[in-house]
Amino acid sequence: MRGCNVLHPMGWDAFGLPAEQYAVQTNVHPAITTRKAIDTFRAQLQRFGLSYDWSREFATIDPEFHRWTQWIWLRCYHAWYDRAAKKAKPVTELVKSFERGERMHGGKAWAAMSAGERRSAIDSYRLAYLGEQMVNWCPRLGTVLANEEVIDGRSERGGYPVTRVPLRQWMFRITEYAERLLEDLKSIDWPESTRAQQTEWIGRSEGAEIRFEVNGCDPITVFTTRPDTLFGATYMVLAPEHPLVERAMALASPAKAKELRAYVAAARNRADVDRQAESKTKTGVDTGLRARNPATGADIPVWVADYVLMGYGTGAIMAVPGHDERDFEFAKAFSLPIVRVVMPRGDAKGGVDAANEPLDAANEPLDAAFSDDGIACRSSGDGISIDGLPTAQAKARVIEWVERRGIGRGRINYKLRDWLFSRQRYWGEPFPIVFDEAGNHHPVSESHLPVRLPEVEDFRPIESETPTPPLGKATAWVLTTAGEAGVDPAILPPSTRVRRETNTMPGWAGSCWYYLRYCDPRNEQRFVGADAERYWMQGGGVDLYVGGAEHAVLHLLYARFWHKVLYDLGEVTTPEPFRKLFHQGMITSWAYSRADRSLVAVDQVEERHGAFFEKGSGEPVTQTVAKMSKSLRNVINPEGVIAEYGADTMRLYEMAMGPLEQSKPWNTRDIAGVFRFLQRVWRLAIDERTGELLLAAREDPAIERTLHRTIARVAADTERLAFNTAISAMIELVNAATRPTQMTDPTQGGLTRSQLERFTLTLAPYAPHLAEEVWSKLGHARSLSNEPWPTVDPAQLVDDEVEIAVQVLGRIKARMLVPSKASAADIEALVLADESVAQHLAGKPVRKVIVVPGRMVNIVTG
RNA sequence: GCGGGCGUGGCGGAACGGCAGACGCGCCGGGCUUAGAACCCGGUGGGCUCAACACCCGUGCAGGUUCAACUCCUGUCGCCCGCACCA
Repeated sequence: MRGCNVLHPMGWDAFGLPAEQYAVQTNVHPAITTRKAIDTFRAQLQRFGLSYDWSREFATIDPEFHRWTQWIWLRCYHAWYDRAAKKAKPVTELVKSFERGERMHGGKAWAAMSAGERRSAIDSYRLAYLGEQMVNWCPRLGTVLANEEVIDGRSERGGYPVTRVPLRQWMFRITEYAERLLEDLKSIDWPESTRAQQTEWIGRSEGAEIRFEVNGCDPITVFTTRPDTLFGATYMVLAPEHPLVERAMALASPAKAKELRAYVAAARNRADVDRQAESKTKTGVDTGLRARNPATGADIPVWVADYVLMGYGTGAIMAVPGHDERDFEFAKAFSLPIVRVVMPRGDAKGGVDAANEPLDAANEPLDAAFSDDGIACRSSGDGISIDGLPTAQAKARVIEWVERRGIGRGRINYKLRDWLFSRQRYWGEPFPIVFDEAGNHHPVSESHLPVRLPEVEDFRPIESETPTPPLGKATAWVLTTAGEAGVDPAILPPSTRVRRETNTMPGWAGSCWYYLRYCDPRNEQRFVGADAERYWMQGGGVDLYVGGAEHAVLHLLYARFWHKVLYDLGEVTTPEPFRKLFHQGMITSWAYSRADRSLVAVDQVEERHGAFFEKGSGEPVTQTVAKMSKSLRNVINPEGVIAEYGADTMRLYEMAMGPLEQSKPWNTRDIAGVFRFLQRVWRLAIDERTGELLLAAREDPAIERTLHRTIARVAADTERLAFNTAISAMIELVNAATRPTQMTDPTQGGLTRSQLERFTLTLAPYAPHLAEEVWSKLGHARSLSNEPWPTVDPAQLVDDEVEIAVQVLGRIKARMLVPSKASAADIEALVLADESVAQHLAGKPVRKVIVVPGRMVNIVTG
């Protein structure tokens, strides 16, 4: 209607855990349950009349779709991140740079490497790589999970405990993109909260890496954001999983080794949930190792404690109890020395004595860690002094010093970890990869995609304490030959016996790029045609993406990452997938809460004299808002509403409830309001007795003006997604134009043909079914969706006269009609000449008159 | 603890720094009806008042900026969401 070509598709993200769990529960194959669920859901959606382009529909489980999901994964497998160029490139270029001698691996030149060494050199660069590391293992779900899928030590889905186990898994090198994922957040029109969540998740922090020498052992490298406190590092801490802990056990006395072993085992066996629950009490064991503080030269103890996490930084810290709360607590608990090396700014009168003679205050014991910025003190040593320097400068100076000494460097660290992409589940995209008998992986060639899931009877997860993919049971599929699997004969002879990868991709895979497929869903040559991609994605990606806020660090981060890889490889033309993101609010429902804030199901509550009581106990309860849930029995079924009131009422009610982004409680009672409005629209247009059109004989100029205003308001409000106020505007118009029921001459009042046509077009995006019906009654054979949006005459938006408020000292004292074109000076003269205004001035002198033309006048008296 | 957001009638909610409460629900009164439903008309923030006029108070609370503050600033309380021993 506004001349834009709109892509409004719908499809189904159908691989993944929820679908598989349902299948396991019902013991029906997920291929069947998902197809059935899709059919049900599609039928439901179609009843809303949402104008989806169903010709573009697909599901992520379609082989024609997941073929390209696998293809994109292969592109990542064949790509590496060139840090110098800050972009992904094909592995072939990496090989060339090795061959040219521009690059070494493990200190070895390409020419000097064996085939195996070359292979592992390249593998260590791939964007999709097989990584051996500690992963989140969820026994209840029977699979490992990505960091983003673990919340407070429990699985995001289901809330089951998660433990850490070492495992070899397919990973994505998303960490290489940390800086760009962070930086480009600034360029997109996304909700502040979501950008903040991604920023926090990426977790950039600036600091330094510093190496500490250790007696009889490899040095320990730590990451710190406060290199300026190096002189205050009085001990060190290793994470229980740190490799040096093993070494410490070997060096320690048998008793000490036993103690260490017990501590490490206890830390490992505790699920992350417990580790957090007991978080505030610090535990740890002295390893017996002694490190040297490179700044002070002092020997300091090395402890192992679970408050240091292996997954962040280097898994080891220099502890500065004077200036870090956690280290302070630990030092207190184990009586380790605490020294002050930073003074609060205000205390350092005239600066701290540079000659290693701190002010008296610097010697006073700290009763709490001082972790703010301040002025360095007691920080002079071998070739460095930062005494008297403010924190920022002190940091820079220390970094300079460690770099000069060759014991460290400035470093930026991120919380973001590489993305674990393997799942030990049946219902996911198979990886297009096989292993030869030596355990080396080889890609399936692109021409042999898709790799289809084998049809199995038994898709149930294998009960096990260790991750075991159920696909392993499909031995006929797993054990095959290179030729059968589709490995390029140039890589492996076709008769080579190979084993297929039995892990599958997580549910996020398909949703990482589905929006691109919508541009060109039937393309058999490419994942998306270049022209279609350019046409629809121009302007910085998907123009408007409406979706829930719960995907902030999952889908929305993963999709950005895939998109950036595709962008680097020249497959798409925009650096970001979604230009504008909008989170719709949740529709909540009423529930009731007891005095202790526990919730009561709606059917357990009765109303008496406007107050609510719990049935049975008779205890008073208060009405509250809660998520819809089966247990509270407050779930609203849209089908029922549509059956009773129709789809237009349903749509209109949801839009009229309030701002789109807000969560709002469903109030069945309120549906009557929009239903009445639609009935009034119908009666305004149609004589209910005859079913004939009902048109006004003459155009009422006031109604005409209101109509222009309504069209303008609806257009503007729709544009800014303020559907609730657009509907209000239409209600106002219809109320103004409605004839009283008892009016004998139906040609009085109402709208003329032209007016009714324009109003019908205005209503159409909101109540399409009703609007189409009225449109056809108006004698049009074709759908109004092809009609242009009605035009607005700007002249009709202004009245000849407007009522303005007259204030005296900010309080409204009178209202006056003035010509709308009157200038500020004219209005001032008119107002001051008015008798009733003069009364309110009560003879006081006028000091100042503020005129806001068309709105109000404020008279300030002396 | 840190980050993001939100507090307006009985309820959902309107309001470029410029007439607080649009619109809807509910409620009250009236019309139509034997009666009810539906429909139509009018009223509806609180106080004061028999009532009207007038006046006063009102956007979580306390201050501030401004001729003017729901809107901007500072502090504070409450609620929701996210993160959380990240060195």
